[in-house]
This record gives sequence, C-alpha cells and structure tokens, in this order.
Amino acid sequence: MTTRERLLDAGLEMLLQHGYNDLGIQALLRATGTPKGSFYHHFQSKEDFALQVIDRYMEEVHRGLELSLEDPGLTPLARARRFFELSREKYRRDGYLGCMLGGLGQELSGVNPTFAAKIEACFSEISCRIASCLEEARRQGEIPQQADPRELANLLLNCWEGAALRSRLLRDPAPLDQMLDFYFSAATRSVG
Amino acid sequence: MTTRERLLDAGLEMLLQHGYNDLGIQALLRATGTPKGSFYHHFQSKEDFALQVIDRYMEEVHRGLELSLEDPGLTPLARARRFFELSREKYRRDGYLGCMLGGLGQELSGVNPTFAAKIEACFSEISCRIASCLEEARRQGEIPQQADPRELANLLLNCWEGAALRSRLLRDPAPLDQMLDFYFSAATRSVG
DNA sequence: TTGAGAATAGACCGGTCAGTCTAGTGAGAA
DNA sequence: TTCTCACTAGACTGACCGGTCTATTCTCAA
Repeated sequence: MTTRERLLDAGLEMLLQHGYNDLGIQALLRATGTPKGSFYHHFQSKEDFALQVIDRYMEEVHRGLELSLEDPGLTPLARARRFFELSREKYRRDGYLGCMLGGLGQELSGVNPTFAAKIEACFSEISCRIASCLEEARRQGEIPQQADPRELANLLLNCWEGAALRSRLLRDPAPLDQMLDFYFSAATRSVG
Repeated sequence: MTTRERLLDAGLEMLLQHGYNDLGIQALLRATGTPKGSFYHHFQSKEDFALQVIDRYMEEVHRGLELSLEDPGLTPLARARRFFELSREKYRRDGYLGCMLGGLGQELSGVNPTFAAKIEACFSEISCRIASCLEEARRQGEIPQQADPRELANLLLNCWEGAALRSRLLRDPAPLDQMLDFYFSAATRSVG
C-alpha cells in the first residue's frame, strides 16, 4: 500500500472522528508513521488532502449505491431503502460516528465555500441517483404518480443526515431505523 | 449591557458561523473590544464559554417553544409545526446557517463527551416538549391512537436537523419547508 | 553504471492558540 | 476618606499549528 493510500485511509477514519479543524497534520503523520515531507509531496495542503479524502469517501458511497440501487431482486423502493441500510452497516463498523459529509458540511460550510460547494455537490450526486430509483418506483406504482422523485430523494437524504447526527450523539443506530421506517411507511401508505 | 452579555451575544453569532475549533478567543475579543483578562474573569475556559453560549441558545429555543406550543389559537399539530416555522424565521435572520446544536453536535461529539452529552440533553429537552404536544394531538385525534408521540417527536426533530444542515449548505430555506410539508402531510394522512 | 526524478526524512519557520500573570481602575461599603 | 473587591487591561508563556526547506534515499530507465 502506497504512502498516499495510507494517508487517505487514516484520513477517512480521523476526519470522521475529529472533524477538520481538530485534526492536526502532525497527529495524522504520527498515526501513519509518515514524515512531513511525504505528506506535502503527495498533497498541496491540508485542505487539498481533506478534499481528496472526501473523494475517497464518495467512492465507497457510489459502490454502495451500485450494490443496492441496481439489485434486480428488489422493488425500486426496496432498493432505495437498501442503500441506507447498507450505510447504517458502515456506520456501525465505524462506531456510529455518523456521516462524514454531514460532519464536515456542518463544521465547514459556515466559513469555507470550497468545502460547502464540494459537499453540496456530493449530496446532490447521491440525491440524483436515488431520484432515478424513485422515478422507477413511480412508474411501477409504488409511489403516487403526482409525487416528485427529485424532491422525495432530497427529503430522504436530508432526513437521513439528521438521523445520522442524532445517532452520532447517542452512538446508537435507533434514530436511523426509526427514520427509515417512518419515511417508507409514509411513502407506501400514501398510495395504498 | 455587561461584558459577559456582550461576549455571549457575540458567541452566539460566531459559534454558529465558525463552529468551535475555528473560533479563536482572540477573534472574539477583537470583535467585542474586550481585553483577555475580562474574558477569563467571566469564564473558566473556552469550553466553559461555549457551554454557556449553548445555554443562551436554549433560552431562545424555549421562548420559541412557549410562543408556539402554548398558542391556544392552533390545534396541537399546528402548534408543533408553528415551532419549526418560528425556527425557520430565526435561521433566515441568521443567514440560513442552520442550527447551532446541530453544528456543534456534529463537530464535537466525536471527540468531546462533555459537548456530546450537553447537546444530546438539549435535543432531548426539545423533543420532550414536542412529544407532550403530540400526545395532545393524539388525544384530539389528529394523529392515530397507536402512534408513539415520543418517537414521532424525535423523528420530527431529527429530520429537521437534517433539513437545517442542507439549508446551511445551500443558504436556502427550501429544504426546511419541504421537510415540514412532508412530515405533517404524512402525519395527517395516516389518520385521514 | 550512471543520471534523473520521485519519494522520504525531519529540522525549522512565523504565526496563532488557549490560558496565565501582575498591575491598575472604579464603584460601593464602612 | 479609605478599604475592598469585582472587573479591566494587556504583556507574556509554552505548545502547537500548517507549511517550507534542504538533504538524502530509492527506483528505474538509458
């Protein structure tokens, strides 16, 4: 494994726990046994590093989206739900520290437009893919014809992020499950 | 206005925008024209200061809860919605920077148990007061008898926080309104 | 075998951080 | 009038911050 990869790996873990401002380069280097020269050889700056960590985070997210949204054994609505259940499993493995996008978004969007734009773009990507899935659900009659898949997808994602924050505070998955139950029972009942 | 009050006022504004780690004591002092000695006369430490700022934030929240949840001109469900509409107006005045509890919760709960507990306690307080309101809604038949007011209140609050994060990223109130529409139409339709 | 460039290595930089310390000021009590 | 104490004032401390710099080592192509 290359130094760059080691740094990004550690970055995923440490940024999730510490956030951006509480993560020192020094600490990252100590944790990975990397000299400072290597870090600044591979990355322009701390900000550049964090942005690349977000890219790596998004690779995982997209793998999860493919795994769930393209599962032919499930109905479209069940596929959408599956994605968040996969995410919940990832959160469990991480110790219920929530979602890195939510964490960095909250911390940095008040002062750093680069991060704000980056993270909004990530949410937007995810939301779009879920929206096509919900579009399919609408075609198949799982949700009402007059429903707006794009708005429903944003709603689902935003509420999920809220649940993830509460789950981080409590170190407990319950808010995640409750939110999914509520959302999908509301979505199905509305067409029942 | 006393020095202490000036500092807490500025703290409300600056912590919302900058978060905890990006807010320097120096900057706070510069912004308020306060010498350092005064700050450390009134507050034990930066952490102590931030915890007191949260207390002040919660005073506002409780005022909002009283204003809305005890409004006799509205049905119980409408009172609950009113609280979040009031919050939305506050967010607008602040430039759509979201909710301080959500911001500090995300930033600090991974590393600082004191803040994690404090902020979870704040959410819990708010949720409890909304739950009694929803309990009353249940008594009056606005929501199903078998609904759990406490869970519904947590759900509402958590989803709101997610919408607030997205609103902060976009500097736009739309996610807030969409979330409220979805939640309350789901809640009423289920008993239709 | 040698030359070139990528990568490692860590001392070092100026600046800023939270927090301390001592001196001084001002208002109200005695 | 004088004493007291809450409060103001800001210089100062040591640690740590992100980032730079130069020297060295490694890898691999010519």
